[in-house]
Amino acid sequence: MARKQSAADAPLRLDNQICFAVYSAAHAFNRVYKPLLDRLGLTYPQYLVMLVLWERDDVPVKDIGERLFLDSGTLTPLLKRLEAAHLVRRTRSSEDERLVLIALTPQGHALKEKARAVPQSILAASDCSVSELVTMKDEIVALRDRLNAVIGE
Amino acid sequence: MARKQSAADAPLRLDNQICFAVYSAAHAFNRVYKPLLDRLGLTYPQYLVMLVLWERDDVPVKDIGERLFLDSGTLTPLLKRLEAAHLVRRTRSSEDERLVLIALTPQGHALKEKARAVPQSILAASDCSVSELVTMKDEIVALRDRLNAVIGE
DNA sequence: GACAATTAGATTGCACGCAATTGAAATTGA
DNA sequence: TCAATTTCAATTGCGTGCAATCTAATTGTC
Repeated sequence: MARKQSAADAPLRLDNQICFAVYSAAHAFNRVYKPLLDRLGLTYPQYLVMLVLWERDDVPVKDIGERLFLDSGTLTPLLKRLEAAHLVRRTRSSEDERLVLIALTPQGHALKEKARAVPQSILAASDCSVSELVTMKDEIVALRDRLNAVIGE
Repeated sequence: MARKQSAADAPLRLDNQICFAVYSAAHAFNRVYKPLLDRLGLTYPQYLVMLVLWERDDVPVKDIGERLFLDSGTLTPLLKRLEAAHLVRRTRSSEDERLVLIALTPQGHALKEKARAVPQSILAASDCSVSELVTMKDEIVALRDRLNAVIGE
């Protein structure tokens, strides 16, 4: 008896936690992205916001939040920093005064071209085939969506 | 031409980013853990530190950091909060005065029993078989380790 | 044994995340 | 119609993460 860990402790062992695998992988991604995004003058969450806006801009803060699963407490100051960097403009909608519409500036649009180098570097860093990554991505997204479904009871 | 997105934009599309899948899954986990950990009086990163200590305590801050991929800038204040909650004690090693050893208090040890309910709830929330989760975990850990390998050049 | 290099942890500053609250604007419903 | 409710964004407060810097302690080299 008295092995280094009892079998009853297995569910509490760090290396058995999928949440920690995901948590630590997210940080690893962040560290790989950092030097790439420094060249664009963006943080990782700011890069995600720019990805959303490069797909479609002139959208309310709320839409960005739903896309990224972030709320105004995170987005409002982040968007103000992007505005200070002259990448976006924030304007109240005239149709619905509650909405703040986020639009790209010319510089914001232009940054997309510089950003095209980023995914390539990440693919190389992951040292993995595209199809393997797509499969993993889909599995992780499915897990995330099941977790998010639980939160809404 | 002019489909809703050009094929050249695929690498920059949010839904094609594995990093965002991981990032958003980590936040989803955090939100599912929150109510469970509130009952233990822990945040999620504090829970991770406790998992490490429940495996082995009386270890230097550095060891905890290597295990969780966190540095002293994160751990020092976090450990001080755990100390303030009477879950750990921080003492300088007499053998090497540079080391601060983290030991569990009786309350810290006792909390492990209350924590056993957590992994069960998470498993239920993930709505997934254990073997599927183990496979995913191993794949994500392998990806994380490849990413971390790139960081050290 | 002196001294440069290294190591461990603490500190500072900045940027998230998120809960909770606030206030303005729009929607609803009796 | 107009009071109650809902929606959206902003704000506040707290706890991470992490880069950069600092101090004290230890190690390596001569």
